[in-house]
Formats: sequence, structure tokens, C-alpha cells
Amino acid sequence: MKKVTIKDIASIAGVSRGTVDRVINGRGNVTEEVEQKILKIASDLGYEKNLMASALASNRVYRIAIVTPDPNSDIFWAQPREGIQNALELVKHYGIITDYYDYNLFKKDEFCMQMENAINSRPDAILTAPTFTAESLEYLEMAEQNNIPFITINTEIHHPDILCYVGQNSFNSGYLAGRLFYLRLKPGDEIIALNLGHTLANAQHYSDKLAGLNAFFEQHNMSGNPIIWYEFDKFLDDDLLYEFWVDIKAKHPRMKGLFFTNSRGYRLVKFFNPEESQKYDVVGFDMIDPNIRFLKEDKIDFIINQNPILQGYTGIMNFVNHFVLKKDVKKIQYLPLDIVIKENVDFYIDNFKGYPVTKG
Amino acid sequence: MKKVTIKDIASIAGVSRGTVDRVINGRGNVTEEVEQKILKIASDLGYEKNLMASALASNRVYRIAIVTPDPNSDIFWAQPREGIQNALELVKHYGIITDYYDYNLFKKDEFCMQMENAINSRPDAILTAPTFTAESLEYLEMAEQNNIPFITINTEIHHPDILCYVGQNSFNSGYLAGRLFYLRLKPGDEIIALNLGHTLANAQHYSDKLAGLNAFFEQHNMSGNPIIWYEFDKFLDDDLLYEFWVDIKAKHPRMKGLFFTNSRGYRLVKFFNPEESQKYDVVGFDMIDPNIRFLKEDKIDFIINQNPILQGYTGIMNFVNHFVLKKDVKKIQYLPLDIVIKENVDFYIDNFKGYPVTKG
DNA sequence: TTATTTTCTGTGTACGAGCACAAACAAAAA
DNA sequence: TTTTTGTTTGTGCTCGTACACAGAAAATAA
Repeated sequence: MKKVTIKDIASIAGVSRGTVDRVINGRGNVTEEVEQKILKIASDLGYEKNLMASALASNRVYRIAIVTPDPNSDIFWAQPREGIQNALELVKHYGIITDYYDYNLFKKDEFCMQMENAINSRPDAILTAPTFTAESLEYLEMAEQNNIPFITINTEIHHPDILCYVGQNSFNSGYLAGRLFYLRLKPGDEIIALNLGHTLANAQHYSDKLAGLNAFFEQHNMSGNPIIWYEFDKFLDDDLLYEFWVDIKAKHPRMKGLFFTNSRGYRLVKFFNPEESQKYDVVGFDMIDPNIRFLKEDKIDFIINQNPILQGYTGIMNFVNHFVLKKDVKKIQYLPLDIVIKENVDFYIDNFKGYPVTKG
Repeated sequence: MKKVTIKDIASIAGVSRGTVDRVINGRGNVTEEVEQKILKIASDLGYEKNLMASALASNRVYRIAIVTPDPNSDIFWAQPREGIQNALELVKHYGIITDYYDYNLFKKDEFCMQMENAINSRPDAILTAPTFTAESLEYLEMAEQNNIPFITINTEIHHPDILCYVGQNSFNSGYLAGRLFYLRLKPGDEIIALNLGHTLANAQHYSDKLAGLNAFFEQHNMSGNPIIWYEFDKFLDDDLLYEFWVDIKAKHPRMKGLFFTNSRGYRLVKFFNPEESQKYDVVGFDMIDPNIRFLKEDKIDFIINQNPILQGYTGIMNFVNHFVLKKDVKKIQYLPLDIVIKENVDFYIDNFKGYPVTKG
């Protein structure tokens, strides 16, 4: 049961290690006849390259440039980063080095600058959350020219040349939200879909989610339950937001469900009084701290989680699978849409991140 | 930014590689003074052992004995195995070898036999699902004597000497089920909790789940919604099971919720007519194929999933973290209780297993 | 003191694959 | 034929660590 080495193959084939090495790694300069013989022996013996020895000998370094929003500009982005760092812990021995190019989520020019810096550093790959779609596509082309593949997470852009996408399926998350409202809806109840954010950034995301929600209601003949779409981009100003909320309530006495299209539901539900906490079914996204708090206080009823930590983790692991282990990687990987409620939230937070972790 | 090696430390400390090696690996025979100097330099330089080189040089082989139920005796157990095999794919380069000791889930003597075989093979660790609690504890002690640690998955046994447990928290899964029923319950509605299985095996599991369910109802003042507990061990006989079901319906006209304590809900819900599929809220466990089918047919409403694939995966990864990477491993790792419904089930099945996978 | 044991330190080789370079051989050109 | 060129194969060193063994130094016994 001993492992087969290049030496074993060489001695059986009656050639030297060097020749076997050339065949295995396709370096050429080997007669057809010998090559075939060696390949046959290798496959008969079930030869598998010892990756440790290989990495050690080649002494190769892989560099990944990470272009994601600065967590300080939007706390959500701490989570993908956490996953990235955890993955690195497991695979850094393969010689993987990362450089971070942070940008302010709300500043397009910062994004562009950092993306250029990243490309100019000539990394082996760029891992990015392409929050600015149009610009991302441009840089993708530019990187393409320099043979730098893109690994994208969280925000889907459609382009044949990305190495992979790991993240959410927005349409389906809206559709899922539809079911969650449906569970408790009565005839005539209204749903308010609320986008606390700027239309420009991530527009596709939001409209896909809404489309999914609408699709569910249509397919379940819920024409008696209207969905009303609002957008409010001054969400950072509590006074204005409160005014907006009072206004909404006045306009929609039959409001029963509240659908937040992103992670910022916490900004509004903090205005709920106890009675309102009871009355409304609230569905929001992402397990960031304030959302978790309000989930536990019954102000938010369901959080749909797309495991951003796992997105980062998987992004790195895909790199390893592709570059180090030379395995095919699935191009589109939609993560599960976890339904998080008060009763299972702690397990998602404390004990597990979707992959094994150590104590320290 | 170059990596620090033993040689670097040696030349700075003015000693040979061998001496540094003795210090780093605590092999002794080094003067206190030199040892301290080397340790200081190592920590100053941020030395980290190159695991590739280490594994290569030591040529060590780790053997794990896997003692789990034969998937042929109960299909559920194919899932942990899948996770085990996927994890091995990622870490086998560290020299990890596995031997499987399968046993029939329902045959205690087979379990004992295989456990003895496993211990006698003197592995570095035993990964097991201790479905037979009392016996498992005995073998745990026996393995303990031989310095073979236990990694347990899926079924929790309480013993200070296990290396780790990865799996479900039964009480909480019952408690979670409580919430799922609560969403749609009306005053007077009854819940039938049904254990399709033998009392003996996994008894703790089942009673914990029921306790959780009861606890939720108590804490939410639902004394108007009784929970009635049934057990039926002839579940393999369709005729008897059908008879039992007809009987239940007759006895409980106010039945609204149906709680299956394990993965075998599919055996009963197949008797539902369309009207019944609508009428009952059904909560069951485990994403095995027949359950998934009935989820899609609206006969089952919620599946609580404890990611058995991930259990296997994590079990192996914990081994690696402990033995190869020498990191501390969390002793108890409760996996998230995923709430799976028709609208998110496909993402759990097709696209993701909770960790990165390759295409082939 | 010298002999002997014990404690400490240095050196050489191995692990398996990568890679540069040398050597052997064959084919084409002189 | 010899020379040149090109193709194919073999050798030796490298990566960073582990470990056996040799050797030096110190401590103890004679």
C-alpha cells in the first residue's frame, strides 16, 4: 500500500527520474513510445503526485489580490474577509500570499483605483466583490489581457471569463421571502418591500429580489395581497428615516409584511414599539450584529443568510483547487439560503461558520 | 517577506540546524541558555514550521478507523461518509489513511465486533457515530487505555475523554420545531409527535427532541395546544403503518401538526391525500431523498437538517487540525439547524454541501 | 592525572518532485 | 568522413525539516 513515486515509475520503465518528470508534467522532449509507456505505468500504478514535495521543490508562490469593500465603510464586509482569512490559515502552506485592496463601498473612484492597483501588481488571481457592475466588467477585460483570472463573490456579474462566482441567487432569495410571508398572510394584507440604499449600487441585486418575491405571489394566486415597492436613500439620517416610516404607516394601514432588500433592516426596525414588533412579519438579509439583536427581540422575524463568511472561504478554496490542486472548479456556486430565526441563530453564530474552525 | 527557516534561526543563533530542530520539536538535550535564545529568535522572526517539508521529511502516516453504520442498512449514513471522503480528498497529502468498519445500524453485536476490530488495528484515532450509547462508552474506555482518541459525530455521548463531538443538539432541534409549528397554529390545534423507530436505539435523541418541543410550547403559553407522543416500531410494514395512521386520524380530529423525530417521516406521509397534504404542518428531519421528494410535493413542510455531510467533513478536519496542524479543536461543535423548505432545498442539494467542492 | 560516562552539538542523508545542465545519441549538413 | 545541429535522456542539486549518528565538551569517577 506504499505510495507510488516518480522513482518507482522510472525504475519500472527503465528510464531516469528526469524522463518521467518530463512526461508527468508535459515538458516535452520525450519520444512518443517512451511517453506512452510511462503514462501507462503511471496509470496502472495509480500514481498521484505528492503535492507537498511538489510545492516544496518548486518553491512557487501564489499571489491573490483581494479587492473588496472596506469593512469600515460597511460592516457586512467583515464577514467575507473572515472566511478568507480562515481559509488562508488552512492553505497558506501551499505558498499562498494575499494582498488586500480595500475601497469604500460607496465610492466608485476608490474601487477603480484599487482595482487598477491590484491589476498592476500582477497577481495570479483577483478575488473581488464586483459591487460596481459596469466598471467591474471593464477591469475584468483588462485583467483578462494580462491573464489574471477573476474570482467573484457576493455580487454576480455575468461574463464567460470569470473563473468562478460564489454567492447568492438574488431572485431565489426573494422567492424564498415570498414563502416566509405566505406562511402567515391573510387576505388583504399588504407587503412593503423596502430598499434602504442607493439605486445605483447593486441595482440588479435589488430588482432581482423583488422579481422573485413577486413571482412567488403570482404563482400562488395572491393577487389579494399587494406588494408595494419603496426606496429610501437617506437611511443614515435617523430623523428623516423615522419621518419616512411614520409616513409609510399612515399610508398603509393594511401593511402586514416588511421586506428589506439588504442588510440594513436594523436601521428601521429600531423604531418599532412592542405592539409593532408583534404585528409585522419582517424579513431581512444578512446576519450582522444589529440584525441579530433585533431578531432576538422579535423585531425581525426571519433573516435570510447567504453565509458571506463561507463565500470568502470558498473563494480562496476555489483558487487552491484550481491553481494548486489543478482541479476543475464549478463556475457558479450558489450558496444555500439559510433561514435564520431566533431559535437557530445561535448555532449559526457561535458554533459554526460552515466549515471547521479551531479554538484560537 | 521571505519565509523564515530553521537554517535562518541557526545562523543567527550561531548554532547548527540540528540544535534548532531539537528546540523547536522539544527533543531535549539542549542547554537551557541556548534553548531560550533560540526560542526568542524564533518568536521574534515569527518562525512557522513548513508543514509540507515537515510532512515530507517525517514520512509519517496517520491512520483513522471509521466506525459508522453501513449505508445499506440505513441510507442516511451515506451522507456523513460523503463528507468524510470529500475531506480526505483535501487532506490526504498529509499522509492520512482511513479504514472503514461498517456495521448494520440495527445490530448491536456487529457494532461491537467492528469496534473491537477498529481498536485492535491500533489506529491514531477512531471516528465513530456512537449509536449504541452504553457500548460506545465501554469501547471509549478501552480505546483510552490504548491511547486512541475518539472523534464522535451525529450522536452525542457525554464523556470527558472524547476528542470532539460534531453534530446536532437534539433539544434545540425540538425547540426549533416548536417555533415552526407555532407560526401557523390556532387555539385548540393538536400536535402529534411521532417516533417511527425502536425505543432502544438513540433513545436519548428522541426524548431530548420531545423535551425541546414541549419547552417551546410551555414558554409560549400554549397549553391550549396539546402535544401527544406516539411511538411505532413496525414502521417497515406499510400495512400496519397505514392502519396505525388511520387510527391516529380517528383519535385526533384536531390534529394540525405532525412531528417526526427522525428521518423516517417519508414512510408515513406517502399515505397523505391532497387534502391532508394541505391540512397538516409536517416537520421532519434529514434531507434524504424520499423526504426531499415529499417536501417538493407539499406533504412535508419543513425539514430540519443537521448537515450530516458536514458532520463527516468536520470530523476529519478536526483530526487534521489536532494531529497534523497541532491546533486546539473545539470539543463540542453543534452544527447549525438548517430550516429546509421547498424554496431553498435545491441549493442545499445541488450546489453546495457546506464546503467547497470540485466538479468531478 | 587519566579514564569513563553523560550531556550537548554538528553533519549527512532522506523525503519526493522540480529544474538546470550535462551527456548521449541520431540526423542533417559540410 | 567530420562537423554541426537537434533531439532525447541522465545526473545532481535544491526546497525545509526529521532523524540517526558522529563528535566535542563537560562532568564524574578512577
